[in-house]
Amino acid sequence: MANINEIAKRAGVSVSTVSRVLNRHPYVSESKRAAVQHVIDEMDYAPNRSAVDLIRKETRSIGVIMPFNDNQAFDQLLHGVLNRSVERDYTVTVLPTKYDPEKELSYLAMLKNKQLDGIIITSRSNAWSAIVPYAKYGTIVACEYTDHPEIGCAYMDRYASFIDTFQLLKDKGHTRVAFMTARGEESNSTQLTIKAYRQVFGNLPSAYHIRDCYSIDDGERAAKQLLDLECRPTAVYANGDEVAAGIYQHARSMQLRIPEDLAIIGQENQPVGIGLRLSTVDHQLVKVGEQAFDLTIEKSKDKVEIPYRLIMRQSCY
Amino acid sequence: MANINEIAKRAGVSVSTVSRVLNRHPYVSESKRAAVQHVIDEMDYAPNRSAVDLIRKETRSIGVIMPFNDNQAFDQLLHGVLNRSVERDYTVTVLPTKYDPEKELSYLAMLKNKQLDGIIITSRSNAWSAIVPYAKYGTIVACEYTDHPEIGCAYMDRYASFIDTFQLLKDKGHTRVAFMTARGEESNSTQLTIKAYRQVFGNLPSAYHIRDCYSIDDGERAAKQLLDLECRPTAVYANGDEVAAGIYQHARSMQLRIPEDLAIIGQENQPVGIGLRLSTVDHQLVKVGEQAFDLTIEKSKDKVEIPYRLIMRQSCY
DNA sequence: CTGAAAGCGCTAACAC
DNA sequence: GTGTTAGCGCTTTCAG
Repeated sequence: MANINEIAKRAGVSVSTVSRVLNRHPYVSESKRAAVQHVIDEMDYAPNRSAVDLIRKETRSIGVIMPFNDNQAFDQLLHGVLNRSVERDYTVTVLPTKYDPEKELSYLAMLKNKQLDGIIITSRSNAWSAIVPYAKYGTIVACEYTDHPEIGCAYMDRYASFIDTFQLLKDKGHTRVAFMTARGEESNSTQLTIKAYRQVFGNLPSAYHIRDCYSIDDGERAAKQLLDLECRPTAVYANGDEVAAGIYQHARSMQLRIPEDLAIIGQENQPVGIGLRLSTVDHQLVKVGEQAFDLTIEKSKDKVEIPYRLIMRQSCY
Repeated sequence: MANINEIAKRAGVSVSTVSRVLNRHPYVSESKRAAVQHVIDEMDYAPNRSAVDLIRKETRSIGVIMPFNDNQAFDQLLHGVLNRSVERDYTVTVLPTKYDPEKELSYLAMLKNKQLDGIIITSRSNAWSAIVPYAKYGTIVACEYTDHPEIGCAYMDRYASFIDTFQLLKDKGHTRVAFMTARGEESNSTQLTIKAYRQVFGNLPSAYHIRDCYSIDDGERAAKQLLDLECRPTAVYANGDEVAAGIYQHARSMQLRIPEDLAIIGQENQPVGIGLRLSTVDHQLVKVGEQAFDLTIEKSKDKVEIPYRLIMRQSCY
């Protein structure tokens, strides 16, 4: 396809003038503008984005680091980011890590390569100390709180929401409460859950903490373990509605009544939870994603908290 | 940050040599390679991607056009694409249209701007005649069948799956069968559903076709309409498991037994369907997405069909 | 209002 | 093996 020189030549003007009409600059005579536009249409010309990015030193495109893309929670965050990116005419690239730290770093390097103007981290597998150095190459925004001044944050107060939920369960008279987490001890979210649990209930029987839960299947597995226990829990707080759904399934298959025999609370207000009438803690991830996008393109390092809300349905009231 | 000239100067070599070590070319003496690498590390240098893309005339990045990004079905497709892109070291950009034809065209133009090497269309709002011209600027792959020779296709035989499902229902003795579709008449999928319905049942009572269904709420609305009818359907085929879940909910709230009073079949084998034990037609969208990606980077115009499968659970057996 | 010219940072012949 | 050099396609001073 033609380039800007070709257009200039055919329109009988200089490349600067073509560039001016391309970028809608003022100070171009209507006659030349029309002539140039005519040639552009005729030649079916479109400016080369790489050349433009190269000289402008920005790409108007950001990346979203997410461990999985088949997980409702991360999809909600991505959804929020996309909502805004469309309005602001930015392009967004999905960067799936499967929690591989190397992969994550290689994505961060896209900032250095000037391939991306900014990156939103929905969940990370590297320590902040490994991530922060990349902030000098582009904006980095996290969907969790961190006090590093170089990192913008759009976050929900996970700890408070865990405290709230456990306290709610305790107030209802539950003393044997189990919970699920995704990754092992190293994850921020896992740590906070454990801390909140101890804060509310004191001791944490290790059998009441089931790890590596992501899907319905994981929920069934968790329920199996939990309900085989001598000392069955009377309530569980799942780390997502899909996991909660698995627990619900298994409990029902054992003829347990929900919530009388087992109270269940999930997270993120996902379709399966709505379908099964599960109570849930909605962290409003779509809003978190929208806020993260805004921070990113404003190159802001602010820390913005998004409120969560408890939605009570039949599985625990 | 430094550029390749700077590195060359400091390492006491020419830019070509630096370029060679950057691109792991053979024919570079180990001593120079080491010297260059040392300066690269020292200066924390990384090549500028825009400059590389500009000269190489490719970006190793593709786009995925999708109407919504908060819809399970499209997420499955995207998931498939991402699965492969990670393996092949490609970058993928999400292009949400909300079925705005202008927006869709502007995304297609990214091919012309050389911002994207290829585009996968999961669902479109423009006629093929408007889309095909862009195929000369980059690879276009569709997730539906079309015989345009310029377009690669990774598709499922929707028509056959609809025939199968309706036939199954008919064989079970159902004569009053309703179904849901997403967009109005203009959509390909809607057309096929209607055609298949007529093929199997002959006449289509207009009240049995509910439009604009995407979510659980839409399913509830549909159920409300359907179950208020004089002549209630005895089976429904929903255009997604979320919609099916809404129908299930509403039917249950009216004390109907599933499947005795109302048989329900959904589509896409989504979590909510698993949770509610809904029968479903799984079009294996993740596989479709994977295949679409492969076609795209191979610049193939092949038409590849992905088999679907019926999964029978309690809501219809 | 318009054009000449100097890059942006990199790759790839082509010579040596 | 290595360096020179000519671009890739565009934006943006700087004169005029």
